[in-house]
Amino acid sequence: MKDKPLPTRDRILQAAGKLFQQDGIRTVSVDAIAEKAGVTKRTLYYHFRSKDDLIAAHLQARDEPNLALFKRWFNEAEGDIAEKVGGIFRHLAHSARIAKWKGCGFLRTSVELINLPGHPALIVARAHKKRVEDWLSTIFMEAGADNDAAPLARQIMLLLDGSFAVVLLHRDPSYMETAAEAAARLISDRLPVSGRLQPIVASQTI
Amino acid sequence: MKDKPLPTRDRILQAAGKLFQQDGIRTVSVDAIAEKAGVTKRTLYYHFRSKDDLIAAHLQARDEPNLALFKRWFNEAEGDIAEKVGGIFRHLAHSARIAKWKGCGFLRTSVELINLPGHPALIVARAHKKRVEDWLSTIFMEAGADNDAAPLARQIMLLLDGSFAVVLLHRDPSYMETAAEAAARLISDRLPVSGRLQPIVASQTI
DNA sequence: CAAAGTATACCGGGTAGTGAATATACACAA
DNA sequence: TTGTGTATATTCACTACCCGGTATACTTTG
Repeated sequence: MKDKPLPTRDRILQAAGKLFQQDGIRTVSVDAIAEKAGVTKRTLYYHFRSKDDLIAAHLQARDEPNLALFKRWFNEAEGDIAEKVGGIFRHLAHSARIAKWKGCGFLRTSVELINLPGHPALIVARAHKKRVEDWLSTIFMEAGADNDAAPLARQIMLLLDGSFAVVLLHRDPSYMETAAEAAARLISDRLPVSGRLQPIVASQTI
Repeated sequence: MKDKPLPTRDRILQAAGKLFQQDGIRTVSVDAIAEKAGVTKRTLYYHFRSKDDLIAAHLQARDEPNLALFKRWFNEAEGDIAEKVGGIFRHLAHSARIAKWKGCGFLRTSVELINLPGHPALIVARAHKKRVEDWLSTIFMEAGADNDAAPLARQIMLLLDGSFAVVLLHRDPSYMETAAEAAARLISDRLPVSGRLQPIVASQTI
């Protein structure tokens, strides 16, 4: 589409993103990232202080778009809240069916950096997951779950991240539909009136 | 206790186990394992064809004891099936509260070897998780869940592996109690008579 | 000119894996 | 009992390579 020449820093981030997603963090060398970005290693180190910095910056760059995607999937799905949350799982299952899918980069980071407890990328990853959880919690709260909203959001997160882990291992996206079903049960158990969302815009179907 | 001199191969396996668990697979060098086992690297390569072989052997060695632990935690817990499954999560939470806890080695392997789809260790890891799932499925089946047994077992696995992933990231074991509560809801939703386990031996109720 | 950005070439250290020789244990013959 | 052959088990020293990071000098651009 638009081949806007994209600033060097962003080209590096983009190259790093593709490689990290595909092959993991530790196996991807700085040299490989620099080459993929069409830049020498020295240039990369001009824009990022270290590989660790680059990793954190990479996750930071993924934070917002990732959350936005979840919101879109939720909003575009039809039905009550249980079904709208199910929409997230269904879209995830769809993604997982393409060969290149490699699970959740934020969770994977916590595994790859397991021996570096204070790593800056871990802080970014935790913040991201918390944002998603808080967003879910808000939704349940607005739907009248009251005191159940927070624990319910946590349970959905467990199913969500569980899906990432299990599907990454077994390479069987149908687990995500199983997760969607579990989420639906947990949600409709605790939401009043089967939790149909109040019309936000104008014409929400009644 | 008993300082039986333990065959070399097992000493290597044990050393590898500790290091892999603590620091991950990729970051631990063969040299480090050999040193920890009190053995030269060359003798390590006498007992294992490659590091990849060693990884697979390590997971294989953990398969049986790990499952046995789950079974013990389940059996020792009091109450109906929901509570007995909850016992697994509670024991897990207890483990996770000690500093050295590092999540599930089987799941972590699938992350660390993400760019080696055919790696033998992945096959071992998948088989292990399947064994756990099948064991749960059998339990639910015997409790009368019928057609719901298999999907229910998968949902418990999602919560279980989700717990591993989430707690590893956030370092907050209370998620495991949230998972236990979700599991209890999903189970008692689908088990008849609140799912108290029938005596297995003679008197199976018809 | 000065600052930002890029290129070449390099360093010290760590990696998985190997070659060749040696040590140990045990079977069997004298 | 002693000597010898053989398979198992172990060691030391080594290769060939890859990694994150850097010193220095050059080029572009306001």
